[in-house]
Amino acid sequence: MTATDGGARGGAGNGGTGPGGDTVAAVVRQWRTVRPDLDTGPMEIIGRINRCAALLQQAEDAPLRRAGLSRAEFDLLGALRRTGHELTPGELARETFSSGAAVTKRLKQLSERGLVERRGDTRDRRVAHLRLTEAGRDLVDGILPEQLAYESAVLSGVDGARQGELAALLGGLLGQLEGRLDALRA
Amino acid sequence: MTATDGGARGGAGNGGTGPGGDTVAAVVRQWRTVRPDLDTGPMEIIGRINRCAALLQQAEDAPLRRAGLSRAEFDLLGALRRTGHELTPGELARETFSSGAAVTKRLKQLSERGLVERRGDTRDRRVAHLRLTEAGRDLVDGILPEQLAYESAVLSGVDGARQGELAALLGGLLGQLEGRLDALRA
DNA sequence: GACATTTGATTTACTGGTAAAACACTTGTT
DNA sequence: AACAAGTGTTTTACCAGTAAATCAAATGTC
Repeated sequence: MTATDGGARGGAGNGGTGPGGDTVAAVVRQWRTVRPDLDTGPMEIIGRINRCAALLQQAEDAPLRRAGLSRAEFDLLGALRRTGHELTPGELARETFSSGAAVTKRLKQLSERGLVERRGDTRDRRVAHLRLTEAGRDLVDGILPEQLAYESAVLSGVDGARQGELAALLGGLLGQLEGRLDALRA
Repeated sequence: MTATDGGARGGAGNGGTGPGGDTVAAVVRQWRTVRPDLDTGPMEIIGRINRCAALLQQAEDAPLRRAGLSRAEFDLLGALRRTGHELTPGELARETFSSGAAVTKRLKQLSERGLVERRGDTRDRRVAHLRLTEAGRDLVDGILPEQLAYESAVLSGVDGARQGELAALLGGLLGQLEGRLDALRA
């Protein structure tokens, strides 16, 4: 949250969102009332991205949890599936944007569940190579279509053309962020 | 993550993003290669939203951490500041979209730090009313402009017109999600 | 007016993540 | 060949959040 407020409106207190639109709009209005001197522009993008992400994640839980997987676990399995080859823990960490320690933990659980297999590198005995087991691969292949269908349904309130625009604009922003963010981290 | 893959590309392995754009585009390409039968459309939106949110949150850490606040703490203080009146723990939980338990914990810390004050309700002795102390208010008012300026800088790679479109499209999506999501939670 | 129900908040037990330290091994230097 | 430095992974200690249980007080019901 934050982004100067992913945190927005619930429902109870002042009775929903009103005509102005989404909850972030309501928050922005509040800020403008108490601090009319500030430029609240950035909130309208960043706040909404955060809030959308939070809601989408909650929503996505449903199909994944049915399969007994957390998001993070599915991401890891997905990385193995989509690259099509073995990955080391370090590579998996980079693929899934998580810390090495987190990957270690997840791998432990997933291999206990028989979804993933380890193989030690023969040259460099520090590194391990991970691959999906048959069961792991089947699981991913079974879930993925459900997941995509569900996501499609979630987005269905926005018409096709707008979806395209949104994807393009987000791609532009993301490209910027990925390129420049490290530099900006002042 | 997930959204069928907020988890994307790092840098090492296959050498960055390539000409195709952001990391999510690269992930989508991988999926299309191994599972050409699937409609990867939703990933382009949901994956990017998740990834943007993750990057933005990392980035936002900077100004807030300087003030010794986590995102969640700032959200809580911000809710008190922008509503302009006292809130109960329950209301704060709704405002910040977090669980009551989480709010209880944060309030404990924030009041220990002297940023927030409690007052018991006289009518209903279960409820408490929270307000910012002078120090809390000053802190929020001091940080907020910095925060907004920082966010502005983060977004500056996208030109003004596109920022407007993006905000509008995200608002539309968010409105849909907020309205319909509970219904969809199958 | 006692008693089940509901509501608001807190506590408890637990989970999953992180940062920093520790390990284990490799690589470069001399 | 020995050893410093570097790299890949795991371990440790810790922290924040959650769900479920608990506590406390209000409210409805008979």
